[in-house]
Amino acid sequence: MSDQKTDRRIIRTKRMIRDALTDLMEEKGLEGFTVKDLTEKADINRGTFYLHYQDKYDLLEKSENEIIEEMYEFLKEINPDLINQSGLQNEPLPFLVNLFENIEKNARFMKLILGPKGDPAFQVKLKQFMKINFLGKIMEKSNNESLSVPIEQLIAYVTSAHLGVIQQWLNSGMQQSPREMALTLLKITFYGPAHIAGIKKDLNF
Amino acid sequence: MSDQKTDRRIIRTKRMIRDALTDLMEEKGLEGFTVKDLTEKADINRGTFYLHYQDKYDLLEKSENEIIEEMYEFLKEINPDLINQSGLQNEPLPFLVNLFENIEKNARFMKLILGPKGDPAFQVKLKQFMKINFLGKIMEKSNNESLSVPIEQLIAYVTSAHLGVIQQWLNSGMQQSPREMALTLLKITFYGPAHIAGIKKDLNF
DNA sequence: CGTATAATGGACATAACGTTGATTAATGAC
DNA sequence: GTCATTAATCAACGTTATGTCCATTATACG
Repeated sequence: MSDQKTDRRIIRTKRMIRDALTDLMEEKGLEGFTVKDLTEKADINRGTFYLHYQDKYDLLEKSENEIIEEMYEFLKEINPDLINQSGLQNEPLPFLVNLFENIEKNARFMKLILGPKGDPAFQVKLKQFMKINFLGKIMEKSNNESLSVPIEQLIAYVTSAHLGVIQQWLNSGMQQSPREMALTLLKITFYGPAHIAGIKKDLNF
Repeated sequence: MSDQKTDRRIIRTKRMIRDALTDLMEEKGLEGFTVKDLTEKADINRGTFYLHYQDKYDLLEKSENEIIEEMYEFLKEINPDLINQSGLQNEPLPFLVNLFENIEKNARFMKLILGPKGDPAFQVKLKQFMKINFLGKIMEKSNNESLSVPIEQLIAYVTSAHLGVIQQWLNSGMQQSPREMALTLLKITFYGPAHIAGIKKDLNF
């Protein structure tokens, strides 16, 4: 007997459901449609949906997790050192380029899910992903003397900043290449936003 | 006859509904409860709810907008210069302190609505608020020569970073005072995340 | 006190939900 | 190509939530 994961009927059904999900999220946002709408758009029986997912939110979460998983596999492929935590913490560029390439691959869905009608939980997942896989490691290898800010706050600052730029990129039509975006983020993070903006004024702390 | 906005019955009903909203969002998240749950918790008739709000999302949006409005009024009070766009762009500190004080005032609701089960649209509103009222102005007064990054990306970076630190602050029990938080954000933004983390390495762009 | 109106209680039709069982159709293994 | 397996369909079910309605009661305000 065939594996559940390779049965063409299942693959096809799931693909149609997810395509319909993207369409409907684009049209009306996550709360704007019902399971019935979804199965009609996907052109499958409503009961079939419940054969694979518990509800709308279960579908969404599984779709999200697959994307994160996909990103992780892709990252591991390019950077096998990732498992053994050595090296490469010094070289965030390839990580960032990979990240943007992955996002670009799923651009339509990513834009929706990271948008104002998307899923805030996915933002958390994506920040967590960046933290674990590179941003956290980079920020943590600090000379503790100079670190006058709690590490968790610093990480929150950087991961959220990155997420925000990703969102801005998606919403403005992805004009720049993944590499350009990665370089931009590195520049701001290393030189500092104020310096990039050309603000010289000293702060009177 | 009395004004609709000052009738004690209306005030009371709305207050009970919003208290119940906070409770239920805390317990089950926005999608985890129904209007019936809400009105039972608020101890009012279900029909009464529809006298004031169209549905759950209408309630949420109106609650959000009132908070933003409240913040704006508070900011204007402290900084009347805000209307005429002069001065004070150089002094972001009081703006940030005010912001954190306002968030602290509505801490319970803010934590929920900015959390993983909250409303992503509110994040957009809050970033917009920061952009319009101070962060945008600060970032825009750049010497254009040194600005090698599109201004919109820079603003996205900074506003999102600020939002992320606010979220982290709310989720870790608000250990620091509004003033401490404001200073932390200024430090990171002006010196740069990498510098704060003590990373010296030059980038090979 | 008297008027205005907010809130209640009950009912209604409509729609979505999640599940079930019998049936049909497609798949993969041999 | 046959056959056993199982995915998908179809129709139906009870349950629950939705949004609206109206007659009635209770409260607020002048």
